[in-house]
Amino acid sequence: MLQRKAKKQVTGGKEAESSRQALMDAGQDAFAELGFDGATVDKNARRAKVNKAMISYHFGGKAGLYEAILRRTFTLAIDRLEALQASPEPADELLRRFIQGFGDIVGKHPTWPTMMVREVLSGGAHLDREMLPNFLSVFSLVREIVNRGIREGVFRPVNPFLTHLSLIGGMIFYFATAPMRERLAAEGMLPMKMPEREEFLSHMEELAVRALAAGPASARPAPGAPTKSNSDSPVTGRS
Amino acid sequence: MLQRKAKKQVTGGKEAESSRQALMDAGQDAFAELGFDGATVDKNARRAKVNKAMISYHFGGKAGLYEAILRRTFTLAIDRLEALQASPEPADELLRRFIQGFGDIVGKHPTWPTMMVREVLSGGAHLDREMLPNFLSVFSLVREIVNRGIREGVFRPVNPFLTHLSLIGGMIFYFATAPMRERLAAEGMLPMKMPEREEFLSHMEELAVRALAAGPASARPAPGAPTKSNSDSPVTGRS
DNA sequence: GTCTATAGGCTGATAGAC
DNA sequence: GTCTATCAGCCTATAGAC
Repeated sequence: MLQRKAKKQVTGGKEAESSRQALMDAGQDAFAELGFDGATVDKNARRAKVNKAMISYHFGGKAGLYEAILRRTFTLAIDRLEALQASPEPADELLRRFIQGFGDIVGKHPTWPTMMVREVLSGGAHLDREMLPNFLSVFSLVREIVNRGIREGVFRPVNPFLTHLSLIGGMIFYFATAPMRERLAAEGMLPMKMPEREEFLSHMEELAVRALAAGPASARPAPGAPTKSNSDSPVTGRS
Repeated sequence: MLQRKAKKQVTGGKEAESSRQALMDAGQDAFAELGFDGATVDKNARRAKVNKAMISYHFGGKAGLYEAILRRTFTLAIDRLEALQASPEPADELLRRFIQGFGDIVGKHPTWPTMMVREVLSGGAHLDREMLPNFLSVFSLVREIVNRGIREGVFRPVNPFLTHLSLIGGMIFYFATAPMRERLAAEGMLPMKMPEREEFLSHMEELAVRALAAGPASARPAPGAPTKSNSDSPVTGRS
């Protein structure tokens, strides 16, 4: 297992940063920005203002540091979001809360989505079988909410898994592409104002709830009307 | 250590383009799977069954190969999608066609979305100023369609840029995460059947058109009703 | 155009002093 | 726990034979 945390307490996040913490904070940014292979232990240690030998000492190497960062972030997300599952609110309100909660986490850890995306793109190359359930539990929450909404009659009978993918995808993509938008804006190639995080989250809420709302179809129904592909509701995932 | 390889089937260097082409095909997969830093020229050349010195010869180095692949893909996407812009169809139909067209491209080049996402995550580190306009033209198409839909009254007055982000994000994310889903399915951790590409595209069509449809709000309007953030329509992009 | 051999740089890891 | 010095391996690129 991993070595237990040093005696430094990690409460609210003031100073008193152990070198362990500093390495994880710097590593989170570095891995997000450059990927596992692109980030080097040397620059990473320098960014954390810690000797690079400390990476092997504390984490057993570069891979261990990476894994520790992943683990920390999962814990955070699970703590923040999993309470929703037991909430008695109607499903559409839950969905709004999920989106806002997701935004909260990102507000505190802006590089989290990027790191997650990179991990997913590689097929979870750095996620061992022990950590996979954590990964799934965060990302299956949307499915559960959607399923509940369908049962409650608040949502139309969409495919929960596809809904999960498109919603999570839209959000993660938005946050993970912030560096690109900033570059484009800096080069004067994005003539519109950049949206604030809050604005995006509100937009996403509206988009999601409207897209899922039960009731008549849109103003102009699909010409080819693909009415056969929305029938996955019995599958609730793990339950 | 060296196993002697049977002489290349190439009959006297007639296929000047073939090694070039093979390197690009292999490189597209390798860069998508492992990223620019993770993919090595050596393995890449081996995958393409071409001598690795050919990479420098044809492309001037690893970075040149990468850039050539990006350029090729942009060309492809522009050819396939930009015709939509001049089409007289109503906006919601255009949006459906965009989604299907996007799916077509991915069907032919499955690793394209992954490579794009990686590029975007790095802030476009490998996109020089010459290639940025290509990048933007592909991705601004959604904005144009949304703007048109708003003018036509088919769509409600959403923020086109945010819509663009969430739609493109949802799609790219879906395709780029295929490796991850395959791994999870292989480990038996995804109890539901994996959706087919066609099914996802239909889902996305419905989601998008419904979410944007003009008309009354959803069954349960938002408690906090964020009715102030939808006002970006005048900005049409570059024109 | 293709291939071999090699140069030269950078990376991650660690032994051992403090 | 921290730091310096060092090493072995891998990586990209290229000179030069064919």
